[in-house]
Amino acid sequence: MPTHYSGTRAEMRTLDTFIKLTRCTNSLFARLSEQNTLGDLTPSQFAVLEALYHLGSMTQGEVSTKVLKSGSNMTTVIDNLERDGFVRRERDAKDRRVIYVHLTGAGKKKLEAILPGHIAALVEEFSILSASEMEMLGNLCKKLGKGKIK
Amino acid sequence: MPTHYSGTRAEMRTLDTFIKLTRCTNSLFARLSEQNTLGDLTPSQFAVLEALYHLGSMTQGEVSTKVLKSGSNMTTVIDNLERDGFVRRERDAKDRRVIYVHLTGAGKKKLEAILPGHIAALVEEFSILSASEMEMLGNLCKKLGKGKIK
DNA sequence: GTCAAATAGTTTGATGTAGAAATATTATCG
DNA sequence: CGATAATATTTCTACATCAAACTATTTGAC
Repeated sequence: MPTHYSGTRAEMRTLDTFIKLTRCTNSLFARLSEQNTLGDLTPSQFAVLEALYHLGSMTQGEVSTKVLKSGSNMTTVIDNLERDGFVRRERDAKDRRVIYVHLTGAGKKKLEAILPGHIAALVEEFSILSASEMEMLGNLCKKLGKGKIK
Repeated sequence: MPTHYSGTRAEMRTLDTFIKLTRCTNSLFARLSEQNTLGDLTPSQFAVLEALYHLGSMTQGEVSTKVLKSGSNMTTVIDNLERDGFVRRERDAKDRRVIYVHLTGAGKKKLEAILPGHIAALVEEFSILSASEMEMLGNLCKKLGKGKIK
């Protein structure tokens, strides 16, 4: 892929890899979004419901951490999910600063309706890679994602 | 990484790879953003200026394509860049539907002030991978990003 | 016990994002 | 030539996103 930048060999290599990584995830997510595998949920809403489904009820702060988003927008996302009846807020009686978020029956039902199709779409997309290629990609991503320990 | 999902082996493998890829790019971008290598530009603004810098003046639609964003928000991004004096709009005399976007002197200066640090940060982040690992990652991303030809 | 610091969540303001409908302009078909 | 289709951009609406300032509550140091 062209980078149109004249730098050292290491710089060229890095930019090239960075661009490929970025384009890969961008177009992968674009294709998934086209297939509309999340029903009418936004990606954030889906991520929150999925976290609650697999990991159980959590405080709002824990949800933020799991979903890797800042606390300030978690409020909005959960506001909207609550409005649609998919989650329920409950203030902790012991520590009244804390708010627990629970999946409602409707939320569970919603997610169970969506999840199989979503997974099928992922499997389909990744089927272009062999098992060992996926493993290789996973390991490289893990290494790069972890970053340097300083 | 735990997926908490009981599926077939292929499903598990896919989800595991998908999660690693997602986390990798998320935390990579988070670390880059922490280092503030884009000055006070937003990622979108930076991407637009960079495209204009490396590829020259373009129509607004071409910028959208290069930056992989929808046309409707390109208007806003370029509005803000124009407000800050980094780009200039110019309506095509021949086809008056078209708007050309040019980098101004201030925009060029801004980008040239930012680019070296940005590249250095990238090189530093990717230096955890060897040259051959980067190549491998790049190839896998290219393959996955391209998707199946249908 | 009281006051300061820490913690959980909300609000606000600026920006980005996508999709759909609207507008303006140009191209094309009959 | 004129109606219609295609193209480029904008507007509108809803949501997401972050940072910073704010409220409420709890904890800890003295």
